[in-house]
Amino acid sequence: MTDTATPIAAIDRRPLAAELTDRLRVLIIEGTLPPEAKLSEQALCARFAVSRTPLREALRSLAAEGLVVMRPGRGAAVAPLTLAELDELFPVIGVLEGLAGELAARNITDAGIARLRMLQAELVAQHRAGDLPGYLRTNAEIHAAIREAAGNATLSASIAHLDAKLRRARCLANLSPERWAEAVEEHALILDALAARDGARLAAVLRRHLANKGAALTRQFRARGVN
Amino acid sequence: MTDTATPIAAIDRRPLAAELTDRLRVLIIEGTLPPEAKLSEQALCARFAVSRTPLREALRSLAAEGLVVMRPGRGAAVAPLTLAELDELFPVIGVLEGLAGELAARNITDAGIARLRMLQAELVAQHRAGDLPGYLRTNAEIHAAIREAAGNATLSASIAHLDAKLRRARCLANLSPERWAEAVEEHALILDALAARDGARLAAVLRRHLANKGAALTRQFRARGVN
DNA sequence: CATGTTCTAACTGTATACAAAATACAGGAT
DNA sequence: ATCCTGTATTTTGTATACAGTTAGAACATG
Repeated sequence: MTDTATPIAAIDRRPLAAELTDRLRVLIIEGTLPPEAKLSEQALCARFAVSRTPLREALRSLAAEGLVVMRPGRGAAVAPLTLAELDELFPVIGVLEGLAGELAARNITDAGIARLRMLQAELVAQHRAGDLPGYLRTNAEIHAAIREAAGNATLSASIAHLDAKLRRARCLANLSPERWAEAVEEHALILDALAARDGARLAAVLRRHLANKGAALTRQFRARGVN
Repeated sequence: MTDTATPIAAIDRRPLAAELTDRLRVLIIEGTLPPEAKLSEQALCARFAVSRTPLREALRSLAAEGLVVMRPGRGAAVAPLTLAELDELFPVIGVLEGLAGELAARNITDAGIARLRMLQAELVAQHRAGDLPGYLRTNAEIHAAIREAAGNATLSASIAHLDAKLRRARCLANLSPERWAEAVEEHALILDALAARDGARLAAVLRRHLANKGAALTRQFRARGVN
């Protein structure tokens, strides 16, 4: 009998709106579409070669995520990036990541800890080598691993939601050498607390980690006279 | 000079999609559209007497909120309500409300505390009178007042987002007399901590308050053999 | 010169039309 | 009787068309 059960390639039949949402999100986060940029439907339709219907649905999704603002009758625009909003953002992500750490400390396996040790070694090496893109990737992987170990999809979704805004800010700023070194040290503390399975300590460390990250970012924006 | 500044009737120029989003949200939260109900575009269009375009945009907004799921090619449906998701929900709202309490303890004015004392008295009276709708309203007002005193719009939005799911669960369940009495007592502790401006204690109390609320709700769903 | 007005062009909000896919159902084969 | 298969119907995904509003420029006016 021929094998008809095993799927070969799983044909990708995503709606255009979903694809547009993802692409626009990247453009906004990476700053190609800067804050306050007007999102003319006509221009975007031409750019992506689609009609207005799926494009509008994509814009509405991004509006629900807070990356786009829609003013009735005046069209959509990339959400502004204000210092006030950044200041608000980091405490919130802080407690959420803190909760993720707390849960992860309870649930993580020895294999999970081993993997994080490996990632931490990578992080240190990349810092020493001055490999910023690699560092950012590993950094994201570490936090993702903690969230995954927490085993709470609702929590992960909430963080991802806010993290989009954070990443946008980070893409528009740049990491100072001092803050970079400090962050690496903080990651060592994170790993320590996790290895000790000390949830309370891990939560506190993560919360402070996020607070410091936020302070560094807002300081930079403020110095640059932004907003 | 004629008075052009004072608005007469504030002409309602909201887009249909926004209105539809709000109405559908209520129908979902209140259980009129129960979990897993298929959301046929045609049927909803007839019901609201609008075309498919604004309706689809509304569905997409609700999908981003997590109240609706969209399966490509198969249409939209009210998001299922699972015990697993409820279990995940309450710890997250707990830390967020906890943070709100922490910030509120720092920022709240004496007038704000006085207002909360009044609301607390109302709450107790409504409990004693067995006025459940009134109680739920006052309860919501209290938590809203705390969030407002926290002065963090991002935090408020995050909580509101998750609270929609919580309210849906609560609408589908019902409050037991024991849990009701317990909740009233917990609210007294909340007010105490806030009046003392003890942020750490308030955060802990709020977190436990949410955890207890969650335990009571999930216990009920479990007993009912749901999900 | 500043202010207000009118007209035009462009754009958004909504409805409808068309194409492709999914579901439902009937008929036939095993 | 059960399962498969082909067809019809319904429904979704996308494009286009139309109406109303907004923004901007040219123009008139105090």
